[in-house]
Amino acid sequence: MQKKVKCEDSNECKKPKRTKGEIEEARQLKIKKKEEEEQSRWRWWEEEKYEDGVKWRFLEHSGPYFPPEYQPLPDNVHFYYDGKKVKLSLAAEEVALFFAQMLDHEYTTKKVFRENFFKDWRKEMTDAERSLIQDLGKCDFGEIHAMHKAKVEARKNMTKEEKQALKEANQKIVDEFGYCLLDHHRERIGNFKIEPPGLFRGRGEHPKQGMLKKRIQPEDIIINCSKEACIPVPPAGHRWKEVRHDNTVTWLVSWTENIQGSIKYIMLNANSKLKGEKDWEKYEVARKLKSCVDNIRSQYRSDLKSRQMSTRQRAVALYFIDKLALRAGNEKEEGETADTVGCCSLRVEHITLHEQMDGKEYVVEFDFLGKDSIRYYNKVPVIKKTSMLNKHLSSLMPGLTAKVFRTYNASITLQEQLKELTNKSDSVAEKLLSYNRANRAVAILCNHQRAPPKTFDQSMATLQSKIDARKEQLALAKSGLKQAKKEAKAKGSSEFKLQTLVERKKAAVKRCEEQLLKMEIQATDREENKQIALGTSKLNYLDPRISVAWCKNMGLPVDKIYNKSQRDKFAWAIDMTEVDFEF
DNA sequence: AGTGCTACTTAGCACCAGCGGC
DNA sequence: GCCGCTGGTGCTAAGTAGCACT
Repeated sequence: MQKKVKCEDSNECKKPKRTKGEIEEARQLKIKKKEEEEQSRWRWWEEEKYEDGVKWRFLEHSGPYFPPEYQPLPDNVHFYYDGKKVKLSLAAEEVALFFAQMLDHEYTTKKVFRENFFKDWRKEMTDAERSLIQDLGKCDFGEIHAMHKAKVEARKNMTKEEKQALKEANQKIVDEFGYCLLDHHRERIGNFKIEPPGLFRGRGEHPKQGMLKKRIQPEDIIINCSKEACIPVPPAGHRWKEVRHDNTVTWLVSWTENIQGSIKYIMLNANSKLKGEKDWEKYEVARKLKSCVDNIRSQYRSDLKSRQMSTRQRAVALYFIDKLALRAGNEKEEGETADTVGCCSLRVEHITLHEQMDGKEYVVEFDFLGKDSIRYYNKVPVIKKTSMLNKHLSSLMPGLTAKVFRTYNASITLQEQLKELTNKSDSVAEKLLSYNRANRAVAILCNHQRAPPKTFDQSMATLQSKIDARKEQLALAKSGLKQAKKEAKAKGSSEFKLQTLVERKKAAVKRCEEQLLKMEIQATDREENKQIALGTSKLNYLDPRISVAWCKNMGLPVDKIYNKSQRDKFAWAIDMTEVDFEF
């Protein structure tokens, strides 16, 4: 059996999967599809903006997609209480399954999680069940758990055909529910599926972990669309909670979740006009800050010495927000969420002051949990109230709030770092390493962390062994070249065959060196990125025009730094940015 | 000025399709 | 042709901030 690679080289392949013509055809089709996509793309950034507050003029959609109904346990799967078989009511059984599914997770060993779960589970039980089942410790979910594991396994072992059928079914759902019509343009919806019921998993030490997240019914759903539009049809036998026609908001569907009582929304995809325009606007505000940031900085420096305590506090907060890119830190209701803080909600215990530390004077040591319970730890040498702070900021510049500083400092850092780190003469791999390093500087500033990938050590080791192998190969190639040169010299340079051999060997050495360099760069990049997440800043804080301009300057295609969905999201920037763009 | 509500952005993680290497 | 790995995607929690109301 010949290898596929060879197939493409020769036409004498015995069983070619696709002929050259077919391959070419497929390629053409791909190009055509891309062109069509480009053709049909709504170039909203070239259009006039709507009057203030108006988000759309026409909106039509199919409503939300509901998760499947609960399927009762088969007769051979049982739940046991205190060693005795118990047939649960449908409602209680469904919640039991939620817990059983998570049994491998350490969540289910936590006291808070178990207590919350048990309390909410009992609410779903019949009176008889409730009086019987009093102790979670006596519950045996073993068979249910095993059934769940078997199901997961079976799904993994599906045949190609089954997988294909599933994929097609999913595609059908996307086709029906995944798009809406907004002002004559078909737009992709971001999250058109209603969140399925289950047990709430907060982040960090969340006081509500384990509570039952209830199944959402059509009767809980508010639909938002045009008066003139076809109103989405609720599932048979059901009705919507409300249908409204509010074009000052961007959501299509909303409901209230039962854990925090907050509202959830169905909104458009990041590549839509509504999201893109807002994103663009965000970076424009941040750019404006550039022109007045010097003034603002000198003002808060002098405010540090103000006689008014509140002014001094404001100055300190602003200093942290600017210098450390801290989040604003809104007030939160105590006991409702994990105990996390931002700039204005920092408490005394989060800060230690040192007159001297690590050879530096006047060091502030920060140690607190921020958004998503991610630890912020930093030591900074230095020279409460959010709404007040934002009011002050907006008086300094229209549109200025605390979070604009994060956007501003992130974007300006990227721009400066790119300028500092990259040269036009660098290789592609080197340029990309520099780009990632610039991106990394921003991620560190913004404290965007990730858990080191589970397979990190292992995958580094494999990469290292590949590098070692390549090194050996290079040594071999080099000695081969030397040998060839020697022979060529001995036989005289007139020998044409030997000359080409030398050239060939030279090329092999060069290729080898390039590949080695590329892998070494990759290893460096990966190592430096072990605990850093680049995606968040790339997607939310870095003005894409900086990156697009940089690519143009460096002669790199944008798809080296942006994948498909990122290119979609930033289509406006890719289209409008010139080489000389300055943030 | 404080508060609650609403709307929207930002965030990390689980999962899996698809790709390259063998 | 298979298998392991990883980048991309989906999911949904957790933030920010404006506004209406008191």
